[in-house]
Amino acid sequence: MADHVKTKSRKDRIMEAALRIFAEKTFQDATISEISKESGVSEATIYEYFGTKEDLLFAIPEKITTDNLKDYQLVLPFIKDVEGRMRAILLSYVQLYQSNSHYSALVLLQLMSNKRFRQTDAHAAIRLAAHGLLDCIREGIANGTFRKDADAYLIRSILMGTIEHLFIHWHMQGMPKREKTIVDMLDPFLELVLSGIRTKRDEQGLTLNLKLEDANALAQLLRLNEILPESLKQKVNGRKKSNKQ
Amino acid sequence: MADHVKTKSRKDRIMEAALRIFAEKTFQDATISEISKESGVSEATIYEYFGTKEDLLFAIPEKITTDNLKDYQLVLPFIKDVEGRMRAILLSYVQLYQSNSHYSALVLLQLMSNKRFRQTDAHAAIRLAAHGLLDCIREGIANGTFRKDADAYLIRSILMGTIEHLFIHWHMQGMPKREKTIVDMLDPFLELVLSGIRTKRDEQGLTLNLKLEDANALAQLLRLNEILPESLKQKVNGRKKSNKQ
Amino acid sequence: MADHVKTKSRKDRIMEAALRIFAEKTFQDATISEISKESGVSEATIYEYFGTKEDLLFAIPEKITTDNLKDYQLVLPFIKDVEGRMRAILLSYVQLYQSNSHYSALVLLQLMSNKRFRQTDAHAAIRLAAHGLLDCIREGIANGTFRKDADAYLIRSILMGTIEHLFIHWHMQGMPKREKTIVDMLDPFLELVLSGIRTKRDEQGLTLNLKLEDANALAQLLRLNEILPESLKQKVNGRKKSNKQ
Amino acid sequence: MADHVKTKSRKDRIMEAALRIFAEKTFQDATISEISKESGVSEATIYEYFGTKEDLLFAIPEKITTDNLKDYQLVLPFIKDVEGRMRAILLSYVQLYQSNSHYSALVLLQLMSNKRFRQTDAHAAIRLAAHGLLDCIREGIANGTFRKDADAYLIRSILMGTIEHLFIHWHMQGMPKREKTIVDMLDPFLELVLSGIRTKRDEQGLTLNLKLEDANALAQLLRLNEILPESLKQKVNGRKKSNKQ
DNA sequence: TATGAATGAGATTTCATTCAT
DNA sequence: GATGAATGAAATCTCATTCAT
Repeated sequence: MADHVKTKSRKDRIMEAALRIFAEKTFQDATISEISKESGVSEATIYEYFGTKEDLLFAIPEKITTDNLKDYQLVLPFIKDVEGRMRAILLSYVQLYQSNSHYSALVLLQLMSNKRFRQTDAHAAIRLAAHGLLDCIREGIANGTFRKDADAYLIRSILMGTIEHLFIHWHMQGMPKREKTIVDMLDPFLELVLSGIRTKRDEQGLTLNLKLEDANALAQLLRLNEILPESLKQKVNGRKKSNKQ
Repeated sequence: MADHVKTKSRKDRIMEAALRIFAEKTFQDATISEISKESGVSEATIYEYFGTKEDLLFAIPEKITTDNLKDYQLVLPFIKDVEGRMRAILLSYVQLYQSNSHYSALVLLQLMSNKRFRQTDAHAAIRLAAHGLLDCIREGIANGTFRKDADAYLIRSILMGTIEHLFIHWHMQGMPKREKTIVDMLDPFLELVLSGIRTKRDEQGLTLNLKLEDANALAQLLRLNEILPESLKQKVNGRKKSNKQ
Repeated sequence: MADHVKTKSRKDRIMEAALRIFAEKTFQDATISEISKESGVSEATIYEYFGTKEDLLFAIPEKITTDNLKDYQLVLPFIKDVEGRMRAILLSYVQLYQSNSHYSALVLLQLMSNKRFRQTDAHAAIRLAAHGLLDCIREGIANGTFRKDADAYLIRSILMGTIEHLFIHWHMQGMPKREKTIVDMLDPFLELVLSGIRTKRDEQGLTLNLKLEDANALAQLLRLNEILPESLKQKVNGRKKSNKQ
Repeated sequence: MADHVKTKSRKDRIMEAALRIFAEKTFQDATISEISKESGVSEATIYEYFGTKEDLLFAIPEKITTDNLKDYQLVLPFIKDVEGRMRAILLSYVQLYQSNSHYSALVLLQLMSNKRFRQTDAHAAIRLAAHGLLDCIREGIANGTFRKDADAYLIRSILMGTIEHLFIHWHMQGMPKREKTIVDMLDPFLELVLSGIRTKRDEQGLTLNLKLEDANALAQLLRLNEILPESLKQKVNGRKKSNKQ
């Protein structure tokens, strides 16, 4: 048992040191010698575990993504509505990047544009999230949640591209502490995008934008006539609440 | 003069060869020797013009951005409305990337995540566009074009991030020919984002989403009472039209 | 006993695997790791039996030569004539090389030119055959079988060198199957060499090469004079026979 | 011109140092670093001239063989008789090996058993000599110089194998000074082999081996009868001479 | 200005070998 | 006795860069 722990920690120690160093420098600028010193494991041993410097590089997202995938796939089946699933996907994505900044720096600044990485299992796992997102959007279009004329690929690109951009900027500016974290920005951002593609609930009906004075006049009128139908009552109340937010 | 031309073409030939090779391989994998062969200029001469391999790297976007900036700055002052200016900025940005794929590959896949590049004049020029965008958004918020609660930084990130993401994907997939180019996607994309932040003209009022039956009931009621105000009349008509689209 | 067998087979398995691999690659290119896999014995255990990679290398011909020497030394005392003993020595040599091609490849292509191997017991055993050959030749010279002016060292070099050359070529050409094996070539070869150094039975006399016409004239002359001595009569008859062959 | 000399000497200096070191150690044990020091040329420059350590290795016999080939091919056409041509081929071969002991050590102890070397131009040049020899033997068989039943391949193997063996032994014993050099041994050796395959000049006639007493008797008889034909007179005299040698 | 030639400075990688269990 | 795990010690090779002409 102690043996197992020791063995495990050896490999893990290498990967942790490598992640730190690859992220802070560059894959090319990082040296195995440095990783060896940082991890306290000899260079030869690093090559015992990872045949190549590049193998070591790719092993890192492989592990992190695999670990992360479990949690993510655990939660997802419980969420039935499309928007909720999209939010879940993006949240797990953003949370991982935010909680493990070395990892997000490595992936976003180096691996994403590495052609060999794109043929990796690790990248396949990352693509899984992107695919899930695309599926959600398509499902939403199919089931009437989203507008028929929405471009699923564009929407997905907006969602992923924006998040990646936010993280890349954050990294390139030295990861400053901010009032709003990127996680905090997720819901407003998602709301903005979704609001642009949601079918209005009354697509078949009519949308009225009223000045306050007109609205008041209308309300009074309706009240006077006591003819407000049930469905309309709810609508008016609901809107009032959401307006306050 | 002939001498000057020759000199200039020598330098340009180096930069053209370097752009191609840097973009197709990687800055690190590209060798001065290869650039020398490709450009027909000896290695030593390359060092005559560019003190360092990295200097050569940075000189490329420096030149391209500077050239591009002129056109862009020429047009911009003539566009007064905020959305038009935003569109102009993004369009020049997308057009450059699309027309010079080596350049966009180099910038998006390699330079954007290069810390030293971010201290370069070339990057400053790129930032200029991003700043211009941010200014537009802020101006739009200030002058009521956009909602007061819009997050200018987020909006800018959406705009830039999405475009970058689209280009990065395009490059990573081997730049496939597509029906819709990224330039083609710009307007729908921009409309989607802007629609999400435009002030509804009656932001102070109330929005009602009515089922057709309720709308009809309401309409009848109002007609009966003959109290429909002018402003409300227009709204009802306008909405009907836009609904048909 | 079972233990002994097991132990023995372990060591033998290592040596067998090593022989194959050393012969097919090179001592330098072969790795202990490969021998470990091929033999099914762990690397550390190989070092338990053989202190050094080179020790393992030298242990192989040591064992094979020792095994082979027994048979050879068994037969030799029973052959009394010099030429027969020489043939026996060369045959055992050639048969070993031919029957164990990995071994002959290893010895001829790698070990023969290895200076440290030349200080080995295994090489001493190989030298034994060479010495035996030299002794035979010297004995043959001394006892009149071979010409006094024969250069024993040269003769030995011819015998050994030719055989080695034939095997080396055979190996370097990928050991093609041939009509004549090298064993088959041994007797013609040996006859050719021996015929060159055998004392003519009349070494003290005179050799005449006669044209047929001259021979006939001589024969007639002798017959006319009836003075042909007995010894000459036999010679003439014997030669006639052998000429017909 | 001075420039040319300098350039040439650089490359040559590398090859000379490499030959010495490769021959004294082993290709594998020799290091570029050592060759660099010995030749006074930086390691990087060695790689400038020879792309690989192995390229350097093979370049050495390439050059030496090419140089040697010229002389050899110059002389050969002037020798018309088969045996003379064979002697010329072997002599040039032996002289080269003897005069350049580093080279013969390298070729015989290391390169001959190197499979990649056997695909080299240098080895092709070496094969040329071997081929020439085989051609001579075949020609000799065809034109009646050699016996019809001679095995050309075996003869060639005897010639080459013996010489190689003599040199290998000489090298493995530390190249001792000897009374007889290998060049000195060539003629007796060649005579021994050729005598074994020469057609007796009077193959059509008769060979008599006479005891001295019989020969004397015969001589007296012939003299008495005064019928010795001219051709027989020469034969007797010639034999007497050659017997004295 | 242009360049051929030379090199300094490392980094990756490979194994033979050791040692604790 | 057997072995899994760890590593010390080098050597090849690659380029960016310099310099003399």
